[in-house]
Amino acid sequence: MARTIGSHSGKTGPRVRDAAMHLFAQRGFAAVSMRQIASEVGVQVGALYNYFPDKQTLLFELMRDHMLELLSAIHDKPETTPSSRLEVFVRFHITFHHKRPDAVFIAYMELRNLSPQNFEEIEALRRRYETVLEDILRAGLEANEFQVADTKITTLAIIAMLTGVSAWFRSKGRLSIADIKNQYWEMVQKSVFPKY
Amino acid sequence: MARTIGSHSGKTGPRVRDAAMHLFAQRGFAAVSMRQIASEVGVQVGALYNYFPDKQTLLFELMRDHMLELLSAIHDKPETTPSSRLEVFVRFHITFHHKRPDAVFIAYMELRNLSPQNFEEIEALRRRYETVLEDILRAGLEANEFQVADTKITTLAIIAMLTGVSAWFRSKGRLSIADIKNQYWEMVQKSVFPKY
DNA sequence: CTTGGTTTTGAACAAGTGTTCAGTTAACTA
DNA sequence: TAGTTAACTGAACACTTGTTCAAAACCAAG
Repeated sequence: MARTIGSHSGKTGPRVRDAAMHLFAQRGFAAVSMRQIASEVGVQVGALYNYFPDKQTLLFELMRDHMLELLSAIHDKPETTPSSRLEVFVRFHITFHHKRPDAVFIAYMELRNLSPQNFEEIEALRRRYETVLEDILRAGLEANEFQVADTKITTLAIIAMLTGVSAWFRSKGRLSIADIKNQYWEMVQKSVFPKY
Repeated sequence: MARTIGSHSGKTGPRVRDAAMHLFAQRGFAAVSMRQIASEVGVQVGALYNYFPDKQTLLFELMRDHMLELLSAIHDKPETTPSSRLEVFVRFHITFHHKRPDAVFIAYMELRNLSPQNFEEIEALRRRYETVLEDILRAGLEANEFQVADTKITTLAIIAMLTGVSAWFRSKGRLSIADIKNQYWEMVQKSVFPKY
């Protein structure tokens, strides 16, 4: 037996994914050609097809892996108070997304470039993530800790607000990521807590 | 003198813009070809170039016109209370964006497909809009009506939250646009008001 | 009905697209 | 070192891309 399947030096695959992630985030899926990705990696176009069957699948895998990482990284603890669960969620979301600006951008911008099947799969993962937050809000509502008119809408509003951070936050700016987390947590907290 | 300049039937131009707006919003600027736009209008590709010099300019004009409409539609009244100014802003933003889902989508998604010059111009318009909200927040802060840690961040957080509505709201859904406005206003209100 | 302009066609341009594959190179095992 | 196979090249495929332009079609005023 010579080389075993998968004994592949294991370098090109990840480098292709990294390059694609970067380029897709920067210029958009449709605006990036396979040749541009190949040239970024330092390889010919044909070589890319050793790592995925087509461009569509490459995009899909990047998005799916990101969503799976996100879902496996969030650890909600239903035994703690809704308020502390919410705080953990808010801080986690900002931290996680801040570390992966490219993946976040792609996950939110390139949905329409997915084939219908792939779209469904990504959407399902996203709904699972939203459910984590909605469960917290529902628990807080039942415990009379929160006051929200509609948990579904509040879920979407909070996630939109938090995800918006990566649209403008740059580490070199006036505020640290810790400042951001504190301020967003305060806003979220006030927006779901009872008025009086 | 025969036909005077601009006496042009005046139909094709707007129809081209409408078709482009729709297609760009649906599939993305880079994924839409000039031929697809032309075919939507029922005309040959070459004819499009009577209405703009190139594809880039078409995108830019769509975005610029949208931003100018937005800016001319918002009427902040600095003589009223910060709280009522904020409420007007929130309700206005949701209404305006709800009526133009395609333009909103393009304005937020296609920034990276603008040439550097065009990008700067659109960004400047966007900053002008953000300033309207930030001025309100600052006024509320000075009047001790609001309690926010940082007006800049709060501005961005609120706009992200509000703009997020058009990402999921469909008129056929469970809630009316009026419900949405009420709920978002309540959330925004609570998030900027003093705790006690 | 002619005249003079605007608007549109239809074809062409060079460059770029995603994808395939026979053939070469290189790395590992025995 | 030899044998085996994974990894990569380089060229080709059939199409699509944005843009240009001479010629035709069209329209309205004189």
